[in-house]
Amino acid sequence: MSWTDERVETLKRMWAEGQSASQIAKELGGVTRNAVIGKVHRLGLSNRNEDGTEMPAAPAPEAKPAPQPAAAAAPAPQPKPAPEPAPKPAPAAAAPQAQPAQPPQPVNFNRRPIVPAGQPLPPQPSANEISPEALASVREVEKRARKLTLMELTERTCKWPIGDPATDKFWFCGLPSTAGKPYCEAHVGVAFQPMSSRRDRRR
DNA sequence: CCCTGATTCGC
DNA sequence: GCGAATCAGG
Repeated sequence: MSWTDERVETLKRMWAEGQSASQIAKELGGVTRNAVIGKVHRLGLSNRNEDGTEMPAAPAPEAKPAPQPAAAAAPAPQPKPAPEPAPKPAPAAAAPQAQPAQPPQPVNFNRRPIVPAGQPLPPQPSANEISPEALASVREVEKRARKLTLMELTERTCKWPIGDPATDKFWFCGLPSTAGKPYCEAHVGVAFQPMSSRRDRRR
């Protein structure tokens, strides 16, 4: 395979979109990610940084969840879910149809969940506010989601559901997930909210 | 271990 | 110019 204008064009486009070298290589076919990276450098479009443009436009959405919820006294119940953590969006590649009539946004941190009693619910990422940053990051990420189907999910792809399961406008994020976790960086940010910092007297 | 991009250097 | 091997990092 050679770098035809067309292939280079695809490379540029995808790279600009923030696709990883491996994904681009896979798309082009006949080349390895090394080839892609090498070409990217030769084209001089590796680090397009100078005009102060943000660099975190790449697939590295360093989502900054909400690390400072003044958990002073409380030992920040950093969600250390064992095998299968099932936060709010209960996507789980096994049962994607938990809440049928759910609108596009899987992040339905609304309605206080029907909690049994005044249980000191754990890390429950329920009715709290996701940091604007994390939310923005999520929106960004979801635009470039790989839109995988249930069967395409692997142990290391983000399993965050996007869209309405009742329609064909539904898919899974699919971006590389964080080691061990079921979601990508951005989605982990909204999925595992430590605790509410919101005096939910909301009503 | 999985994955990223960055660099080197023989071809 | 090309890209495998290697490096450095998450």
